[in-house]
Amino acid sequence: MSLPHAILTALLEKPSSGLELTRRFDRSIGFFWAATHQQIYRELGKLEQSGLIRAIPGPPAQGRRKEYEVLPDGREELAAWVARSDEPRPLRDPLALRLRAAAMVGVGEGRLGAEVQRHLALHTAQLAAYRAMEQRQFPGGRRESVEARLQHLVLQAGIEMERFWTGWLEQVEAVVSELEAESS
Amino acid sequence: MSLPHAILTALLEKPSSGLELTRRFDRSIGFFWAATHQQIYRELGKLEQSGLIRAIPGPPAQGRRKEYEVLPDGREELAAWVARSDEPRPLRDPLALRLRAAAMVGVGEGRLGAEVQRHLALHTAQLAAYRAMEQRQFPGGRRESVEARLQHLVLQAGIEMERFWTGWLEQVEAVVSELEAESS
DNA sequence: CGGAGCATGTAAGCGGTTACATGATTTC
DNA sequence: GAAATCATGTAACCGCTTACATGCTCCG
Repeated sequence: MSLPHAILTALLEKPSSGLELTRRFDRSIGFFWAATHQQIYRELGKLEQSGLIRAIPGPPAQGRRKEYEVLPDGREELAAWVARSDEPRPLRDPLALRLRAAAMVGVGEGRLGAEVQRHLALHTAQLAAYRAMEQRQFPGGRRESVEARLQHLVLQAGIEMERFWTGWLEQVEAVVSELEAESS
Repeated sequence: MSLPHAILTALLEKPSSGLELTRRFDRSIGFFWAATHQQIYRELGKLEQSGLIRAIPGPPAQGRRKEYEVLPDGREELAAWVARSDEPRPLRDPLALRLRAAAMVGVGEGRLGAEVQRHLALHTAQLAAYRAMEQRQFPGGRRESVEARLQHLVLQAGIEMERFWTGWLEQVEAVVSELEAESS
């Protein structure tokens, strides 16, 4: 039940239309809870029906865009959710699984090595993107507000997570390419 | 579509009954692809029907346990899967979401701090468990076989992942407890 | 005015979770 | 022989993914 709360958070940060939300999910919140536009529209409908958000009546709409904002009940629900407790979600990583499978059936003709390199490139790019975001949003030096410090922590999670991936994938790459050389 | 392949891998490592598989998932493979016994029994049924595994006829069963083993087609399917390509799964972490939400609605009366500490304890315990496994399964010094090196890499992923979590959660704990002190 | 793309949806299907069911074996 | 627990399932639900649908606006 995290998606509705992710949306409430995003709407508190800035009232938005469905499409805007989708874009912002792709750019920031989605790094920790991805969502497609279909999910978002559906969830916006539910949240509106429950009286947690509402469509801003204001200007009769440019095009057909509906802007939503959080109602007091929504803010309350979100505060209650923050205080709740959850088990950490079990990790799910097919690539690690592939390595274990490869231990049983062999690394297949360079395909696995290529896949590892592809993932390494993806995570390297993501790491660079996060670091750029950090430079832009949290230029060091001056004291950060409470909100900024919390948001910075979340971004740091992204950075350190990607550092973990790139570091590990480099190790994997070394071992796999060595094994591929042996088996040829 | 990773669960069937996780099961094939586990069965190649050692033919097992449904319950045994469930236990082994809890202990090792499940760290990278969790599964409940319901999923496993269902999937075993499908795999048997597709002719990728079979119930070992052997001893008419102690109790009612059915042991499964991988058939040649199953091994082939797994090898093909290893060579396949997959996008990395998007991360989903409610705790990071909670921090961002807290930036909007405030850290609530120590509840969030307690949750952070609870997660820190869980990840610390998991880290210790992985390290113990590493000591036991990969005692340094002697040269490792191909299979062992790959399996070691997977375990190292677990270790480094938990190191990431504990490191990050310690940072979070420091910030959150400071904020809670301020707001009281 | 016709085509590109913007913006908001609907529908079907699938994997995973939770709750319940059933028989067989072991333990007291 | 009753209770616990082992072992294998079935059923319902729910969130997420994928594919498709619809109307509107902007631009050449």
